Amino acid sequence: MKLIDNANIYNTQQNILIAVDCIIFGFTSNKLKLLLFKRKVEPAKGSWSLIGAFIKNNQSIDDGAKQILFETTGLKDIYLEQLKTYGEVLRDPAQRVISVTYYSLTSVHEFELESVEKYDAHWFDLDEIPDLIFDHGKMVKDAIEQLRNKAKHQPIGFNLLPEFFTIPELQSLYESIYQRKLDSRNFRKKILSLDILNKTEKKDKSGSKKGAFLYCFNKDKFETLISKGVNFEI
Amino acid sequence: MKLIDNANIYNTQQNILIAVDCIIFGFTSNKLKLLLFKRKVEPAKGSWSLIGAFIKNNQSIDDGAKQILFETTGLKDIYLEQLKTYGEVLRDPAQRVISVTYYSLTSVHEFELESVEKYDAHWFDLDEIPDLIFDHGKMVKDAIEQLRNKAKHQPIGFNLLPEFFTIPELQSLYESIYQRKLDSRNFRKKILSLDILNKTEKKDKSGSKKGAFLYCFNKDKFETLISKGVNFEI
DNA sequence: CCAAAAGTGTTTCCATTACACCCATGA
DNA sequence: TCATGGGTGTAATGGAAACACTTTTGG
Repeated sequence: MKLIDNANIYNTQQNILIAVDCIIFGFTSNKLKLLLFKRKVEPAKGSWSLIGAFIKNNQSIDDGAKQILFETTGLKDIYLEQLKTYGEVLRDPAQRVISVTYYSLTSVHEFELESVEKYDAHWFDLDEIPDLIFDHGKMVKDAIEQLRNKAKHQPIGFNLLPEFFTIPELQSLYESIYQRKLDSRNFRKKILSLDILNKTEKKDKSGSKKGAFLYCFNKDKFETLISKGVNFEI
Repeated sequence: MKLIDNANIYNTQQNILIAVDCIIFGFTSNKLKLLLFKRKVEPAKGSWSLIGAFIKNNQSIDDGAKQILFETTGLKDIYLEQLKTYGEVLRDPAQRVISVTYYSLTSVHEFELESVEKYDAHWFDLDEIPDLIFDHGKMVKDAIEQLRNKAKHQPIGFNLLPEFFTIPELQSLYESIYQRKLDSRNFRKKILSLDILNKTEKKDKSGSKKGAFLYCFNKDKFETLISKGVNFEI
């Protein structure tokens, strides 16, 4: 039995909790990874799970998602989008909980690959995702699908890569989202035709002996482009 | 003060209500309409609003949406899809309520145009939507956008039209979704190339003196098509 | 007989795809 | 010098868009 002292103007008998869960994709070493946590509470304590938390009474759901992302990765102001709300009655066996999911794409620097381990978290390759609690497996599946769809209408790579990046890097990002190889000539043609990249004179030689030119992203042109609506099918 | 007697295993202090709101589009007389209700409770009693209800403790959110749709229109088993969840802290000035929205497309028969008036509801033309309570206007805007996107990847018309319909009828449905005129030759070509329509020998003469052939929709071929993934850009 | 909507084909254009070789360089 | 990944152009294909006239028939 529990006392609740807030106003209940609508006078409902509703007793449902609401949580957010975040599906966080990270791009590193030319691979797409997923961030998972070892759950710290019963039921299913110790199992792999998405990052989640209950919404606070004075916090919007968007802010709840941002906060949990920040607390667990240190990342702010990144591409974070609502995915779907999961509301089956028995999805959480302990108690009725409705979960609003968000997904996010971020670049993962080398040190972040390790640093999350402190939180009992781990970056998994997409093809090595372990069994997840409740309906979290379904959430991940839906998020991947959504990500692919999204990629068709927005050049998502730009929220994801470091300030300077090479075309082959961008290509391998798209390849890991789509899970297939792309033709480098066609990819380059398409990307450059959007006219949202600025070429620099510098080269990144970490990927090859010849080195690849570094580009950066022209924010103004990019804004114009998405406001007009892009078609970005690759 | 209120006593809640359900288990609170997670021991949160959360006090947030959760509701569904439905954005119901109806197609009739070659126009797309939106179903709105006069709100019956304070605050904003008497204002126009979407159809909504609080989720019951033992009801999934999908079922909650289906139920409210059935109760207010008598329609079952129709295209009903989750749109987005709205969770700003102050979106409902009375109490913290998070709303999961669903949208739906249905054909509206003549008698239904009138019959909803009993419930203090009304079908509005899309360009005559009145001011709505809270963030419902935003919900409608988002739903229209989603509807257009959806129409590009699924032949949505089939959940919407009566069993027998003419090609010009189908075309005007798409025209009202996209809010622009389509070329009748190209439209017909595209629709028929999908090979999901069965032509009948009957004609509907309500739209013209010549009359247009009635088609019905081949359910088997349709299922095959969406399972393979359709591109339906018009 | 005529107004009003239904029905029909062809051409143009553009975007996507497929495809193969040279370049630069560190080891 | 050679292995490795970076960088480039062109031809073929297919789908979308543009476009105008004939047919039917109730009034």
